[in-house]
Amino acid sequence: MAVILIADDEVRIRRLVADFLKRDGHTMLEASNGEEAIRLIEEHGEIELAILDVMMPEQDGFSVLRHIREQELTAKLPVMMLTARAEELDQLHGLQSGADDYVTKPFSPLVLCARVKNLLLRAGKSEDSNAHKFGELDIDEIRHEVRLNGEDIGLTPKEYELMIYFKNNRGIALSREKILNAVWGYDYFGDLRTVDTHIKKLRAKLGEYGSKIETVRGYGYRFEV
Amino acid sequence: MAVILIADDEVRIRRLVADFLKRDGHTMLEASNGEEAIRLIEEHGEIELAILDVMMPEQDGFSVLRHIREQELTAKLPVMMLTARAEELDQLHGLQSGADDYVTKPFSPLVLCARVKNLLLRAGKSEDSNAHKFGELDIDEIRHEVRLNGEDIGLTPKEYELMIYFKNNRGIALSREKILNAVWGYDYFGDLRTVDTHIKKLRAKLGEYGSKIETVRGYGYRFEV
DNA sequence: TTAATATGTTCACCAAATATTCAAAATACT
DNA sequence: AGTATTTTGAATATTTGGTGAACATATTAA
Repeated sequence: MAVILIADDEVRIRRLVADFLKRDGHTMLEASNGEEAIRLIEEHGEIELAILDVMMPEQDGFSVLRHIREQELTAKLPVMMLTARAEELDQLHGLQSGADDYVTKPFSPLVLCARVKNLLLRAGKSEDSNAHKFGELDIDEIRHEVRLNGEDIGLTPKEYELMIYFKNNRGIALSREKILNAVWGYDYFGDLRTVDTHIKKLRAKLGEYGSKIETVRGYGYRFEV
Repeated sequence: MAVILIADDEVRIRRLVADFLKRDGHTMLEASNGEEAIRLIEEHGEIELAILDVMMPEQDGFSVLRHIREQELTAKLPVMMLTARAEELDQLHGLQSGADDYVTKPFSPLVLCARVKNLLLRAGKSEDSNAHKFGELDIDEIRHEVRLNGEDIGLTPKEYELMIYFKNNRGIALSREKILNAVWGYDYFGDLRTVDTHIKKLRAKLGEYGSKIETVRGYGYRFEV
């Protein structure tokens, strides 16, 4: 739905962000340092959002951001900053950097996706509805609740995020590892079986729709509309 | 409900103001400098309110204001000035600049919205009711008070603004961050827990209606009609 | 059928989020 | 300036949720 640049020197992070945003239908461009980021932004006229890591070789995120804001053509480009530490966050605030949003590492990919959605909405680039209805199952992201036959089923935070993840990936088999990385964050190293426990609870709360979360034996789970 | 121009060289501020006023149903036009502001005002005959930053490239806010007042067609246009410093405020007063209202940066978006509403009311352009009644809970923006069973419950300024924010966003889950940005101002970076404290007090004063402010665990709060 | 492996289920302990209280700091009022 | 009020976030209490071990059950392979 949009062309997005991710600039970070860590391949792992780039891949992670790119993968998730690709799945939301975005076209991803990657840069491994600040210089490359600037080059891509200037060459491609169609970039609609830039995600910049603060710490990068050649030119750091602040420097790239400043450059973006100085150029007439890119001055209005929505920019999201990735910061590793609280101090950098302070710096962001203190300098009135002009970033539109910031996310501290480590982040949950889902949270990042949600914020990207938000930024694009603000920029008037996106139009998808935040409410999904599958039969009598309502996933309402505005109210931040899931209803069955009109009744809030009272999901806990993790259950809710799990639900959103499934909703965004319906019909796709998801390994426990993927789920853990998406919902718990990429640097979470807990037991894979924890996923099962949450699936169990989510299934129970979904009632008749519990069976919509299918077990993919030997792999993971899949949410079927 | 009205066509409003926001002129400021900082994208962030323009976005912020535009977002909030759009949500109140206004149509927003944006200009990033004084020259552009004048051009838009002359081209669009239907602008009903102009919000001008004092510090802008090309032509500063005072200059734009003077231009507006000099032209027969726009002389009566309500104008709100945004000033960054107290000195500029002095200048505004001292020069009898002819602005209808002024807001100092940093401002709370809600305060700005309220003042815009006021200006439009004065100009006879707006007609929406400023009083909301939910059962025995009266939110009266004219009298600037909230009544329970007809009795003013004596909200403090922050509590009142919080209440208004909730009223304007009922049924929507609001993160602490959003609340802080909206009620405390866009550049306030205090403790998120502060929100809890104010919620606590507001809930107490709302009595039986306190429970209408629901906790959305792991996210924030939501006001239910 | 049996063994091996994977998933389902339960539960007690631990972690995290929120509620509440409070006193210092900021602000407004006189 | 002095007083009263409001705001704030630290400290503490309470509530709620997350976690993974343990055991049960189901599936698959041999």
